[in-house]
Amino acid sequence: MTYAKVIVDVPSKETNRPYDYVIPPKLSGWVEIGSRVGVPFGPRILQGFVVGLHQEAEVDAARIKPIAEVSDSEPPLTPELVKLSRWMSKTYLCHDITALQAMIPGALKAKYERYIQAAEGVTSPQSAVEHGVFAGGEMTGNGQGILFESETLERESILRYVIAKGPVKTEQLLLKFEGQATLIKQMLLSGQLTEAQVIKDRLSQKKVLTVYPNENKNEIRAYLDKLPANAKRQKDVLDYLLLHHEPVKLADLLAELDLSASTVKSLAEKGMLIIREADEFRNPYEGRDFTPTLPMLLTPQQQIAYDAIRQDLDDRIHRTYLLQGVTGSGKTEVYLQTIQRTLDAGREAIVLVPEISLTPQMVERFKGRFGDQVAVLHSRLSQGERYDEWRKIRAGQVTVAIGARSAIFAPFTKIGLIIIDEEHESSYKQEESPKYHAKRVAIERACAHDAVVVLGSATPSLETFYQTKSDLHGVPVRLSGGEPAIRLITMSERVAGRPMPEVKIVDLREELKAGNRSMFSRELYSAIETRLHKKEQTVLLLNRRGYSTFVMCRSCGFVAGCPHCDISLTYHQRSRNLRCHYCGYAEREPEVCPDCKSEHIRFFGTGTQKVEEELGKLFPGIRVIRMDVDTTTEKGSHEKWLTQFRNKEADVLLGTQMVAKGLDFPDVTLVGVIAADTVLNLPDFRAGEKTFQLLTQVAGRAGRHHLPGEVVIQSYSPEHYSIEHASRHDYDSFVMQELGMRKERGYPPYCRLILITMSHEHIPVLVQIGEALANTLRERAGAAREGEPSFEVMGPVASPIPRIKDRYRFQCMVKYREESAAIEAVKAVLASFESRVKPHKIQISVDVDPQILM
DNA sequence: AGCACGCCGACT
DNA sequence: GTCGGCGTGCTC
Repeated sequence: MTYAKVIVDVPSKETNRPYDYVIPPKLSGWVEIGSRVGVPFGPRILQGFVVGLHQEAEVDAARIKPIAEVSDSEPPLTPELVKLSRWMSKTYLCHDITALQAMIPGALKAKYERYIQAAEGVTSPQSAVEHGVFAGGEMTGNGQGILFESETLERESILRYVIAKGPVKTEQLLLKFEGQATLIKQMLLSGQLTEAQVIKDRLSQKKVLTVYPNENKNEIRAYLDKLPANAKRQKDVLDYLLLHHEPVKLADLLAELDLSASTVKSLAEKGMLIIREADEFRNPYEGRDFTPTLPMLLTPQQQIAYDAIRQDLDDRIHRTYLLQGVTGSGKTEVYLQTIQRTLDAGREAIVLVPEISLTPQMVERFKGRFGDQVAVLHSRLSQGERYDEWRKIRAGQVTVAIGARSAIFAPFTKIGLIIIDEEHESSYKQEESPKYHAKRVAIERACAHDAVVVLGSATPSLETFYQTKSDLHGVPVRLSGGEPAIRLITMSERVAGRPMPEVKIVDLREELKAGNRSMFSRELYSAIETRLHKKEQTVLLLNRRGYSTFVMCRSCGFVAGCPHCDISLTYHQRSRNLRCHYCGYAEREPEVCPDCKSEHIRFFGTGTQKVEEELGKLFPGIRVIRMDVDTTTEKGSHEKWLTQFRNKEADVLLGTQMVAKGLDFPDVTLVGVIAADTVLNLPDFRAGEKTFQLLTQVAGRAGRHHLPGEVVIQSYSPEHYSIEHASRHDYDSFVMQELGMRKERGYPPYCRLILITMSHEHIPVLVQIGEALANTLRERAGAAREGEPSFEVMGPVASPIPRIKDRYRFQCMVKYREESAAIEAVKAVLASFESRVKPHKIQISVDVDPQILM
């Protein structure tokens, strides 16, 4: 007998283990490691993943139930990914099911639906009596005649409804007969009604009604000519079809022309069009031509990088590289050619890019080189589109996957190369469970495939840079010795020897002293003016973080805050209301200060809108494209704005972080940073690093082509080392200084962190549990190794955001070194606290290697 | 996470 | 005397 070990879709501690199931004969051959299955679990059927096949079961054979169904013809996960999920749940302390589900597209996440229908043979209330199942009222011993009567009526009406409607979703039935839940339960118990449960994929293979115009345009024209003058609606439709002459969704057509379906139907009868169900249109890049690009001749530095990586690819050994290349040094071409080498050897490649820089330009370059060998995965795709791209990978129809963080789980089986571009980006860390870092996952996967990992960046994260050394500031990087974990390849020259742009730092304090209260310094003002004259373009960066649009009263200093979270509300111009980013609370924009009734309440935080306004005042007629969350939520809007800017339909591209990454416009010769220190003031030990990275990235947008570039950085703290080093494009000096600071203060990369956050409605409960938890951890730390503790525990302290959704938040920080048993200790201690935590409904979340310390 | 089983207060 | 409150405990 073969048994399957199944992880079921219940993310809780008690069920976080495999359950044994029998594989029934009819499913033999369909159940593999990685299969998605439906299994009976207690009273219901749940989705689960097969993580093992065994000849023997661990429990009494009598208790073991059979697998009910197999969801896919081919398992969505490979054995390698199943194994990886175990590693993830151990490394990041999450449930196995959470790790498994992170690896499949959202479309495959289970949706459970329950349906109620009348018992078999029951076709009317009378027949229910005949079937002898209508005795419930008397059986309960309810002697009250009147109540019995009304209950009978209710039963009849429910039964009639269910019989008429066929299977009804349980929740719908309960909604329809509100307050009759008990009765319905009784009817289920007595057998008049039966309930069935099904597992559905979140994605319904959606068929949509689609209008196909008559192929022959002339027939349409002929009909149009004969149309009576009062048939305006029909005329609208036909005009539309003549103009577009391609299939269109019926719903879209109706909305577009504001008409009812009957008009279209009558045209269908006349043979002018056909309405039928079609698979929803789902190739996001369908019909787009990608200009094929040929490999370019490599510069000497590119060649060195290529040769090193190629050697390991050919030898099929796992290694991790840090490809540190200044902006414009041509990292992408190295990626492309090493990928080519990988494909030539019959292996596959994964390319990760930050979501924000997964621009059409980027996709074009890969599609241009590798054509339909490329699958693209990013959040702008609909769930269905993403599922389709994912299926191409699983089916082996493509060999290159390019995408954001989760693309690291691309279900390839012969991975040769994994590239992580802009490896320093914090978006590679998932902030929800499983709180994995794509970089670590990449290295783990690469080990399993003997694949090469290439981390690319102009401004590598300190953690990565640190690992390219054997020791730094007198501290050995690896306690176990040996060569550095990551090999460093540097590309210090820009392609074609273009110089780095000149960077000027403007001290905004001096501007204020000189009487300039505008947000543009004189320097930046005249630089923009010059560009307008020369018809060159400008990119302006406004760092939104720390600059967000809160509301403050200038009379009394009142700041509008969320009543449920300790955070200020953000002003949204579009809806003219104030919203909380953490809990979604919204209120109307105040006209007077709620506190002192003053009218001097205003929206602070010069958002991009404010900058745009001021630009318009300073330079009448200036054409500005503004890119921020407000203007880029719509699908494809991102692309639209960039195309407009490329076509020189605007003089200035103004935006948040998203304008800093990866864009490449030939006529941009000026980059301005409105305020460089907004990030610096955040309570985050990485603030300096983030600032340096952002400034370096955005400076790299200027002068990438024949025209020389100029960068103006405005700041209130221009002497800060991260700003100074950035202005000189001097990563090495920055990194050494920053590392010195980290070592002194005991921060990564000299240690690693685990952030434990506890939340509860009442502070005293939190203080108590927090202290107890920290102390228990400290005891274990001391006990683990004699002399020096194996890890340190800080806190508990209130979290930087002390309250979210009416729950207070406290946190502890664990500092440890690679080889310590800190994670196991945290896991064990949390398990031992379970009995103290659960009854009080205290929530505890663990973040291993946190990127944000909130 | 559900859902059932199981022991104490407002009703007929 | 019952209905039903939600406190433990289990799910192959």
